[in-house]
Amino acid sequence: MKKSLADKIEQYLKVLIDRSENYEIEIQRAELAETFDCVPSQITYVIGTRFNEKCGYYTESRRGGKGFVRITRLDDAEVQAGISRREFFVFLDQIMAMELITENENRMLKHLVVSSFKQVPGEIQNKLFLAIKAGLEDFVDLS
Amino acid sequence: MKKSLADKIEQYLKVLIDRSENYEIEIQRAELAETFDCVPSQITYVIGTRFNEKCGYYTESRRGGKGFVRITRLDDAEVQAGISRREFFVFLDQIMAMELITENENRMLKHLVVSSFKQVPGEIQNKLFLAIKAGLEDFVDLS
DNA sequence: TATATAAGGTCAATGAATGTCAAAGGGGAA
DNA sequence: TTCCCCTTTGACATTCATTGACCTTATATA
Repeated sequence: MKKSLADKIEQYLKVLIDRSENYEIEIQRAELAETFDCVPSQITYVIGTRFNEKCGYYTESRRGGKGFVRITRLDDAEVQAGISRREFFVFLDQIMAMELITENENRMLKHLVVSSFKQVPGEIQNKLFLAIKAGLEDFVDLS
Repeated sequence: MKKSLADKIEQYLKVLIDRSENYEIEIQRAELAETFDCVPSQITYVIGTRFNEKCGYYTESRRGGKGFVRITRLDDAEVQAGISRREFFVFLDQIMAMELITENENRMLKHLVVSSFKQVPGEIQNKLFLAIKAGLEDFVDLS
């Protein structure tokens, strides 16, 4: 794969995180931009597309003097713990209230989840709830 | 039989895959089109007809600068999972034709299945397909 | 406290790739 | 010959990356 600049910056940051103590690094946006000879907003772009929560990262930042960007990789527990059935149902009700899905779709999904998940090991269930939630968010975006 | 251009491109790509490390190659659509002196969408056509999941291949791609198309030859287990999924999709299309679910519900379920099931071990996927199918039959009965 | 300086954030424009779709072309079987 | 199905083509759509002008916020200093 021909690596784009964004790919290279991504890789660079991931190496830094791997080598870090707590899977957490702090960078200076402008300085990193200098290193890669690009505009600072390029760094923002990489962080926004490759290090967002969906990708299993959490970021904080501060502006002004002594500013920084901190990137934290969520550990497996945080990423994979997922959400409970109750939380998932609440989510369904919410997006129904927002008219992103119909009442029938809401009922259908609940029914499927209840009737099908008995066959799935417990630890995978919550992961699936989370994945389905993400998939739904995706789907209603597209619609 | 006379070989069409599509056949030649297919053969060319399969040689590349055979020679590759992990049965996986990456190409640039426009570049390959140039090589064969054809329009880029011809490449898309070859990939769509000769390197789809039914044929035992999986493809990914990225648009924009430094974009690419990646073709992976699936192993037997992956092919099996793909078959059960296709059967499930056919089932969805059938009950949509019977107007038991809407077109939107059909699309939604397919989307959820592809986006969520990556996280689930192969053996469980088949069970889930059957369970969801049963759950759906149940649900449309109630409605 | 007021002002200057030093960060990071936002957004829209542009360019570079792939995707989609419908129409036209061509070859083989009946 | 005719018809059907697979190919081939091209116009247009969508997505991703890159850049730069301008905005917001925090700190340092007079």
